[in-house]
Amino acid sequence: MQNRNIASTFAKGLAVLGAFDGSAPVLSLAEIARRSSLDRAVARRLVLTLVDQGFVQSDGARGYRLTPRVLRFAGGYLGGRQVGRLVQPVLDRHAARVGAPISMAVLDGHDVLLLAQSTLQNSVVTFGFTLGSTLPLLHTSLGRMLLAMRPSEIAAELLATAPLQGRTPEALTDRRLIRAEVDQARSAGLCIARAQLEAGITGYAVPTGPEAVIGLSRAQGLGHDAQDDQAAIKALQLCAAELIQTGAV
Amino acid sequence: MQNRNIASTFAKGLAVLGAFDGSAPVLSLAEIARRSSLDRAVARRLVLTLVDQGFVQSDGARGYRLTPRVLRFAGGYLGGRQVGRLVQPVLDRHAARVGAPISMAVLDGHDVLLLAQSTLQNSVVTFGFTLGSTLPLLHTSLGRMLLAMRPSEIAAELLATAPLQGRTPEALTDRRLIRAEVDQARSAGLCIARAQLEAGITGYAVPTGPEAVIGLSRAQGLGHDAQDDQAAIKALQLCAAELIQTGAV
DNA sequence: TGCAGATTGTGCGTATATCGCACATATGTG
DNA sequence: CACATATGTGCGATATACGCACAATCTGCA
Repeated sequence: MQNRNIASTFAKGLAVLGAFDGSAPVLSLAEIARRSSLDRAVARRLVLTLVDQGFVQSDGARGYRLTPRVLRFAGGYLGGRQVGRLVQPVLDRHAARVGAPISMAVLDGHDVLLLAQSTLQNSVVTFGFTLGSTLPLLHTSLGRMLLAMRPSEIAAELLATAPLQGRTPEALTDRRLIRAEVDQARSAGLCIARAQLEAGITGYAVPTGPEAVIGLSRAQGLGHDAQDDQAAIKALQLCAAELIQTGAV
Repeated sequence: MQNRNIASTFAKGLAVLGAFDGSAPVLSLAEIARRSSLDRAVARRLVLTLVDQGFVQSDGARGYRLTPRVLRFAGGYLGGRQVGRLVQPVLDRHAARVGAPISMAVLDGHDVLLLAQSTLQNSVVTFGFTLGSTLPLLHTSLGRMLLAMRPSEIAAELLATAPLQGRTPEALTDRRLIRAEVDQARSAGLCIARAQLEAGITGYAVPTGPEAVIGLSRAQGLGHDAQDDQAAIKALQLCAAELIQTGAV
């Protein structure tokens, strides 16, 4: 059809693989076909191919689920960038110091995509978000910071098209107000978002390189404590400086 | 060709994606074609498809590298299994108690595939291994434990065919001796491997469910300290018991 | 500088793998 | 029990992927 340099069957297969987005652990053929906008027969053959290759397993009946083998792709990315060796220890060390988990993320499509996440025992805010999971672009400090780092045309385009996914009464629903927040993040070089995604949670983000940001969340005490903000931002900036030094990502 | 229910183009595309295995961050077309055993022209079209879909980016010249978007597949798996919410906190808590990072792994092909890894500030042994990376099956405690958990025909098959990748003078090179270690692991329900992969490092592993194992590594002091072994195994068993309770993986 | 070997870009005829409809069967829902 | 929805699969038509072949480009070495 379109371009002789694009293998459409492969593209469709990737869409099938992408249908397993984590929102449901097990999918039926009909569900897969719907999510990937493919003919059922086509989706079926592609799923069977994935089963044959060991990336998906059938539960005997009409359920299909990813196998751990899909993690190899992530391993290819993370290993190539040496994330485990260079980035993770830095995140862990600063997370321990500041007392909150630190995440690294990039922009991917209309989402914030988590690249790495320091873990921390006894962390009050138990994320539940892991590597490869996504967060809303417009209602997180990470997302707004990422927007601020893009060229203005691209940022404007994303601001206009990304879905509004705020989940709190305080969440901004006017894209112009979000734009103002993004502009402020751009000039300040950091972003603070209060209660946009989870009630009582404040998110902080700073850039680390041209593509990536790091951030942390913490429970908002009674009244905005400027000292808390200061400490969180300072910790992130130190961490970012160290990450930039390593040159990874 | 073979089976009308298998889309060969998609299978080839997956082979191309798998060519990015983390051993080199950036690959040329010729290298990709070689690794995936495909005709150069075919590999090229498949890579261009990956670029079109945003999973690979070209560095302008003749270099191709994965984009973070491939992590979405990992996110689909991890999110579906709720690894971030159910598994990670348990690993972190026990790792902090025992003072060493704990990894969870499954068997995938001829490799140990890392599913999750607790991080720990100030850990002496800095792994460098991350989620999705692989370890040798025959020369790690994790791998031998996984072998011990498989039906004997499958274990025998893997024992005979998996590559010998020991990297120390003490590493076993006789498959029969490794088989004896696996047999012992099966009857004991745990596995200890000394200096098989890294000199001076001892690995410990115990099962957690029918498919997965958890393990940790620590530097071997002078002389085998039975108390250290005891402590490591005990910690892993407690951790495994808790993981089995959660029902994840 | 110049040559040899390797890598890359791509056009094109042909064989065939893929598409997607359509029908039959299975499942499950009120 | 009937209706709605999901699944398995055969098949003809055709879009599509294959892979050779040639040209352009790059890389290293003498």
